[in-house]
Amino acid sequence: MTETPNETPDIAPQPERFNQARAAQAMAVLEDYAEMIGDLMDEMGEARITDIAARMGVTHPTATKAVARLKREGLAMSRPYRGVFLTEAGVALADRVRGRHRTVVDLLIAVGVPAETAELDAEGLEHYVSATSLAAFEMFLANSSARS
Amino acid sequence: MTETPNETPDIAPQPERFNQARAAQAMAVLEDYAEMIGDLMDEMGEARITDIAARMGVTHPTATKAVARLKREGLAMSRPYRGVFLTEAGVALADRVRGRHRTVVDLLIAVGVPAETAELDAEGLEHYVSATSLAAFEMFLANSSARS
DNA sequence: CGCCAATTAAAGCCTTGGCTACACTTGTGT
DNA sequence: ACACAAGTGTAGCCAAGGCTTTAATTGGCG
Repeated sequence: MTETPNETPDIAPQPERFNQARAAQAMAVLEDYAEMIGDLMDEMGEARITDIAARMGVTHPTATKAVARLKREGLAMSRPYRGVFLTEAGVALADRVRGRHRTVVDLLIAVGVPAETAELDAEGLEHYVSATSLAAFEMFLANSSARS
Repeated sequence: MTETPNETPDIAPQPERFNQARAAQAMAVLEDYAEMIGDLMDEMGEARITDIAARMGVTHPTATKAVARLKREGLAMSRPYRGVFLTEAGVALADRVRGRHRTVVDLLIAVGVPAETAELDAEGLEHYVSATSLAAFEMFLANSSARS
């Protein structure tokens, strides 16, 4: 089964890519919540569970669970009935996510995607853009804006 | 606390984007499996659970469950201990996914992402590219290749 | 023909991320 | 001072998508 005599195109499993995509997916929700908490802290000085839930479009228990996971991962802190705060790592993650989001939106717009669609799609896309691709995006944007 | 007297920048929940991203995520696995089954049928004449599992990098029970879900969604058919086959809808989905995958890879390469990274990232990205963005990608690719 | 390996299926568990329903703080306003 | 509304927390449910383990079926080979 290992050789390829003539027929039997052998299965050739290259599951790495899928595993990578699955790993990215595991981070995606965390990233969204971290970014959201960062936004709320900037805008309102604190992040309340209710506000997080409202912005994310989920119920508070769901937001609570997500925050619990953030805490478990060392990205956030909170005490009962008090607001939620990001740790240093959480802030770093939020900043990184925000920057990446902007780059993705800008790239989409640069290749001709309408701004509104770019925003919507970026929300899903951003979590799957590798550092390598992100760097390429930035270079592309720098060049195309310089060339204009 | 509900009104906005002067302060309180009001929460402004726009959860639509997140809901959209979550919906896309629900389809993602289905799309991957449909595409994979299509590939296997093209290459080997049939799609067996074991091969699907190997390619996707999961165990067979997981592949079986995924196929069950495909059947539930009317995208595939199978009889016990026989291979898996796509329905018409399944074939259409697989084709659509394949085309979209190629477009995404091509676009990534066109903006300077290394081919190998483009392939990897596309696996995660493709499920979140809307029809609007996809059309924009194709137009961009047509223009840039013509311009070269 | 009968046995055994490979394949498939079935059952049961885990985590994630949704949800509803219900309990408990908080703190504000009479 | 206390009641009540808003905010939070907790418990329990569900589906998806992983997993391992165990059972059943197929089919090829001696």
